[in-house]
Amino acid sequence: MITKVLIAEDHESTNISVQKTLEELAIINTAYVYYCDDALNRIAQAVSAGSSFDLLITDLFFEPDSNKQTLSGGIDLIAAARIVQPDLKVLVFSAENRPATIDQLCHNYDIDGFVRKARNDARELKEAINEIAQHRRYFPRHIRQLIEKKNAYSFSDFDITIITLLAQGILQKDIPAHLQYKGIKPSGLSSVEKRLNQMKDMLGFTKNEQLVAYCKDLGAI
Amino acid sequence: MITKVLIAEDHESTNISVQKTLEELAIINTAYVYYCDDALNRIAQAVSAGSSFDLLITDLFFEPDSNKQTLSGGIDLIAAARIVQPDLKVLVFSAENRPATIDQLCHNYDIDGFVRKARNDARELKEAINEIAQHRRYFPRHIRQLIEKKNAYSFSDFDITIITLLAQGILQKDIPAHLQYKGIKPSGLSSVEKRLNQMKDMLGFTKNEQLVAYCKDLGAI
DNA sequence: CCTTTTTTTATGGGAAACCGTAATTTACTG
DNA sequence: CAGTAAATTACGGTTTCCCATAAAAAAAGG
Repeated sequence: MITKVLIAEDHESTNISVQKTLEELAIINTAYVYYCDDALNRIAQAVSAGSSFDLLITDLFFEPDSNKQTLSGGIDLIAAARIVQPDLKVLVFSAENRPATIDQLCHNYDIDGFVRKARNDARELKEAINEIAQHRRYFPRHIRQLIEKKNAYSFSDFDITIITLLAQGILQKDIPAHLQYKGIKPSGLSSVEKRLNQMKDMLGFTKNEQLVAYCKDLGAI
Repeated sequence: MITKVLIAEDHESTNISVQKTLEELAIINTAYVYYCDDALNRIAQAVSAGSSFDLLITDLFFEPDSNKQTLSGGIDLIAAARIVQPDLKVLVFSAENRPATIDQLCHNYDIDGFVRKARNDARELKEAINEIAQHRRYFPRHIRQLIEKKNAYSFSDFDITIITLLAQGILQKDIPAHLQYKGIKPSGLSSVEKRLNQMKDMLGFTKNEQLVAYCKDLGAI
């Protein structure tokens, strides 16, 4: 059963509607914060006081302002929160739609649900909370489809490094030098060319610009 | 005095919090829609019935779905609404933060206010409605600063077309043919090269891959 | 209508990318 | 440790990109 919930969300309007959604689910013991650091403090305080939160609903991106934060965003918050309270359930509520990021949340951070800020997000939020209350995970169909799409072709660290360098304006012929500097092997120009060709073949592309665009869409770079 | 308000916003959660904000301002005669076309219909109906809206609060970006729309977004909606009801006041409530777009809204579409989805957006929304009720315009300080800081480089349709073609894998030397096919002038290869160089100069880039990555980050392509 | 200015297009040389192949190094096996 | 297989790197020819300059076309001004 979920009775005590913490909302971490920098947009006041979104914060309000999440509160309203919780009210409609008859969850009255809620706290809300606008900064990640505040969220972590609240979680730690609640654990110390023996009245820990059942669920954290958090955004991923928090706009920086004059109030300097140690936690840079939702992902950092989740990692930190899991240390002070390993059994805390986490529901991510974000506009994020890059498959790689959502996939990372599922597999590396083991979150309990993801609701994307979109058309029916309030309804999905209610469904998610109900599911999580019954110790089930909640990922809407369109999110699962996004994750599957990511697995269409998975890039290695080597791939990502090369494409990142290209996207930074490094000449292809200069990539070997950068790879050697980073201590990455192989580093030969032919190996770089071979890998780029394999990726383009796999995806039916002909130009590096397509790879950059594709990786940006996926959030891989 | 503002008594009748229409909310056009595709995100259910945001839509809810705008309604709640209006309630708190004791504005009870509200309607809300999730699609642009519905918004225009409502406005037209209200005009016909002699009970027109005082204010339209609209988002800019509406995510496409199976429900095909003739109006492609908030800007189209504003233009269409102004035709059926020229005296309709318009408050844009959007996450948009590109100076060029906001500037365009102010000067070409003559909107009455802009509130950006951000930290204190609910408070700003109330302030904006109060200001507009007194026939004043409302643009928060940080929005005015964004508009002033128009030194940021903004892409033309021509720029976007070229970069989109590159991101689709079209060879640079083949772009003139595509431009001619689309009836876009200029279409010479030198013109394409010139424009690309200008963009790269402006942004301190050296390679087209950087432009593609930059535009992807901006959501321009 | 002609001149001046600006914009667009054409051209050519040099740099980078592309692509196949050969040489070299590394890894694996008996 | 030799021998084979695999991966990596090096090299050369072709295409594309890049960049400077010149020619042509369009726009602006008197």
